[in-house]
Amino acid sequence: MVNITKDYFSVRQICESGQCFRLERLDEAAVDDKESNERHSERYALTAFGRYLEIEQKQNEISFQCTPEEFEQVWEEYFDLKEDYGRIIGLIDSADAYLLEAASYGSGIRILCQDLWEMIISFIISSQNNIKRIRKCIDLLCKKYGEEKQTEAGKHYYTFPTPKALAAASLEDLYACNLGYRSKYVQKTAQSIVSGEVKLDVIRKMDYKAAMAELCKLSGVGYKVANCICLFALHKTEAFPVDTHIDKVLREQYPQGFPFEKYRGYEGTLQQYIFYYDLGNCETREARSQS
DNA sequence: CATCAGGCGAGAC
DNA sequence: GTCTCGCCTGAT
Repeated sequence: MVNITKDYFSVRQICESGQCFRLERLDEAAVDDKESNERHSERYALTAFGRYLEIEQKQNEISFQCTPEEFEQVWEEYFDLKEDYGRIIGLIDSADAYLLEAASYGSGIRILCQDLWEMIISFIISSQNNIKRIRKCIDLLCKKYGEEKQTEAGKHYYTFPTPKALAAASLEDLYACNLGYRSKYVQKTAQSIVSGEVKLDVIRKMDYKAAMAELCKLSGVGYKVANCICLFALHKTEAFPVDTHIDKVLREQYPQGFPFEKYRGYEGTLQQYIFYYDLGNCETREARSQS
């Protein structure tokens, strides 16, 4: 068990921000109970890099259920704990009310350092899809093609499938995982990696521009998906993925163009604040229209 | 019934 | 190079 105190860190916001599809809330019911919220803590489970980690957070106190060695070697980097997000938020133009509000709303978000292969497949699946179904697809893929493991506490979990496992999958079986027309992209991409046509280790050493070009060689990976992979796996924080949400916000809030030149190297971090804020606004609208 | 969800690939021009 | 269209599937 590792306990830390950290500001600008919210597991809930990281979970909801849709950059990681294998981080899930364990105590959904308790969180919804507003009466017990005064001293409540939230519990989450994460599967990444072949490991399973449970996390508990109460305000700015977070406990990771792992050894100090594992925390230092794996999770500290994974959650980007050495970066000062307060400083990044401080860079925002004080005249930009929208961006300030978005950053304030999602101030606990961090740009995770996730596995390259997992992000490639995850974001191929994300295209023209919603977060709930993306999670379901990935869950099915892991159960069907991942390796079953269990923790010392006896908790069973599935690792993310290897390129080899997915390259060998039939289109029929991939459709059964609810991937739809993305099935052929996943199969082709897995085959490109297994054949060595595109090399993950080489991409890891590339700069942003070169990595983008290489990733775009993969089937199902276009400019938007490649940017997501650069941001969430390669930690290229200059990557600025433009999806339907971001496109809408840029048109509505920045008709003269987003001031990228003010935020060199932090474009992707700001993109996440904007995305998460707009996602939240959409959900609020839906909730209102239902009542 | 149509439209949309963190787009992409293929084909037309 | 830019534009258009079709695409699995579930939710609204």
